[in-house]
Amino acid sequence: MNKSIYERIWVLVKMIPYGKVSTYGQIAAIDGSITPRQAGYALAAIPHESGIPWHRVVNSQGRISKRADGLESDEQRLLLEREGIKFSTTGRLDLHKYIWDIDLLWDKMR
DNA sequence: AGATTGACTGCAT
DNA sequence: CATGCAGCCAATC
Repeated sequence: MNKSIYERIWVLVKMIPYGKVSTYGQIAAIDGSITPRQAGYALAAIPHESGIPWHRVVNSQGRISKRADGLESDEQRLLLEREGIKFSTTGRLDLHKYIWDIDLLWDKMR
């Protein structure tokens, strides 16, 4: 059984530092061989008790993506706020401020 | 093997 | 700002 895309994603997500966030697109871009959809798909398979900071991954708009029933997304917001990340009244966070800039690679790409 | 689904993104309307 | 649509591709049925 070779390394699944899940494991590759999980390794990357675990590297996101405390108080920072990443996006599905960024994860996909770093990996280089998957698309944002695969990133989201891989994250969906992460067990809560796996120790992986899945809550530090949001979508490209700085918003928390809704899960199947939209209930658990509130939990993600609380976890992020607990790390000092502020949300606007519209429920968005400042990506430019909190994005996990890997050697500023992301800024260059944008 | 073909169709459907999804924690997405970017561009158009 | 909200919707819609195409592209994306592994997983699932």
